Amino acid sequence: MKLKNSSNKYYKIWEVVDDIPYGKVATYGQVARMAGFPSHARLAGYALHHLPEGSSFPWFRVVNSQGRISFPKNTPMYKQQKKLLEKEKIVFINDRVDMKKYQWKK
DNA sequence: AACATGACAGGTC
DNA sequence: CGACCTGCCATGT
Repeated sequence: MKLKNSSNKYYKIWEVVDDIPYGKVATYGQVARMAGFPSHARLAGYALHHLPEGSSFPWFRVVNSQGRISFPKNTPMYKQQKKLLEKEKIVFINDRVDMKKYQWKK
């Protein structure tokens, strides 16, 4: 992965993601805004896709604006993320989490 | 440089 | 609720 000059840009995003507390979730757009890149939700998604190796970031606490997991249903990643979230007492209803209840507010 | 793609979001119809 | 469309931006070919 390219983390030489772009690492700075992604760093803020990873930093924000790392701040999401247990049992809470944040949206890609929210993470981007908090990192200082308003309306750059895609960048957040891209940054997560290219996480540093061996990183133990709570990437699974990031879902899309609809409270849905941004992976096609029934893919390994989808299941893994859902499992990790449920382990934090987050409840899924129709493959979606209640953002009113679980969205992280800072 | 041009074009396509992607772990997005907000709006319209 | 779904099907599009538009704005965004980094990457890869």
